[in-house]
Amino acid sequence: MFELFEKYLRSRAAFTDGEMQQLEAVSVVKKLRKRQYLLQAGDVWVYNAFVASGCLRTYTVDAKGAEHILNFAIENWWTGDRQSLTSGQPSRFNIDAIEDTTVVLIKNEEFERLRQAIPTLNELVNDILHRSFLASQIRIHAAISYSAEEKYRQFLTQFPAFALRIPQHMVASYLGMTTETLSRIRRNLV
Amino acid sequence: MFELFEKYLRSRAAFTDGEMQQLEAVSVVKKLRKRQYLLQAGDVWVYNAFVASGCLRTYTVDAKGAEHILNFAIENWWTGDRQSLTSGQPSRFNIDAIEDTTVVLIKNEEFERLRQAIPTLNELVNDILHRSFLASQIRIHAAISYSAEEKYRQFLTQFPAFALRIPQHMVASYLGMTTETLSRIRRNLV
DNA sequence: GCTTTTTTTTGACAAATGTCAATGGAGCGA
DNA sequence: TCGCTCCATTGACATTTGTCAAAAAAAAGC
Repeated sequence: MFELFEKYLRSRAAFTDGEMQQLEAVSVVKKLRKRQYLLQAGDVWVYNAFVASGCLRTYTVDAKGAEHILNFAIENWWTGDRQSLTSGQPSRFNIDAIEDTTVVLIKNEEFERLRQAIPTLNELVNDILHRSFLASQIRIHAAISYSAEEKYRQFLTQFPAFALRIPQHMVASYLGMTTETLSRIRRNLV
Repeated sequence: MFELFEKYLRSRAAFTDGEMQQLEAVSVVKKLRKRQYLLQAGDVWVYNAFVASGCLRTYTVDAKGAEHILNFAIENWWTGDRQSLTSGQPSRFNIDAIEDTTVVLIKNEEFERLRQAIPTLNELVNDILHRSFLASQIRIHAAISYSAEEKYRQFLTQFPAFALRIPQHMVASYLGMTTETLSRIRRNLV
């Protein structure tokens, strides 16, 4: 499964074969069955995780037991808890598999070493961070500006692929509404 | 006013005097009166902007004329529209001054040149992006998980300084609620 | 193929939040 | 100081969204 990671990396930047070998040397492939945890709240997250196949979600569970989904991650996305990663504090998030999933894990210590050694990798990571920030701004704008229906419409436009493979109640959670509200919105859509 | 920018930079990383001079050479200080625009929707944003003093807001105006505030920026924060900056597309945001404000502007072309030439600057920028992303995640979590009252409580905890200098109706807009709702929440707070 | 679990939908009702209109106060500028 | 604009608050009411319970539909497991 490292091949999928390599394919992604080469599509995003020009890595030398030597650099690629360095990356492979520190990569660990992990397979997750549906519902299996990649991270549980309370644990410290110490990896960089690339999704080679499948789908994951990052979420919290509140005092009433309700789940709130921060992010989805499908193939060619990265996931993890950067807050826990950089602070060393226990994570408040859970990450688990929505489908059977394969991830490539690199311990952050080794990842940061390679980031220093491989400028191309560092630039790629910074570009991903930049894009993640821009995506977050779009989501914040939707969250504070849109009605439930508008949020769902925007979600469909922005992530059409997600709507096909993610259960509705998880989409509702991601959008900050109940599954009943989303169901009613869908009924009234043109 | 460049001194405030210099003070900030030196507090965040070890710049040489030569590097600082390079930065000063491309910096332009701009003073804004209360209500004055730094950016108007439709224009392309081409700067990096550091707030030396005062307070700005970034917001959109929807079809009904309602304003939705994406961000506030006070002294020692950065502001601007990175989406417009990196895409070259017209901005969908307005940025204007909530108080009389002084900003330090650096044209992005020159800023990127210095970022290449000064590794310390590049690292600082990447660190800021990283922090901005983490802050965005916190805000998204609040937006999809919390009630209006919880959002306001978290805001007070996270940004106590903002509550003192920003009009309530703007705080409400930032939190994605109406000014009436925020007024009622405040009445019922312990 | 059958059973079980998960997911989605529906209805009745409750709660939260928004809308509109009006008021009073605070602060600003001439 | 006067007048004006902006801001915060309040009440009445409308709308949106959530809650709870149940059933139907779909998917998963054996």
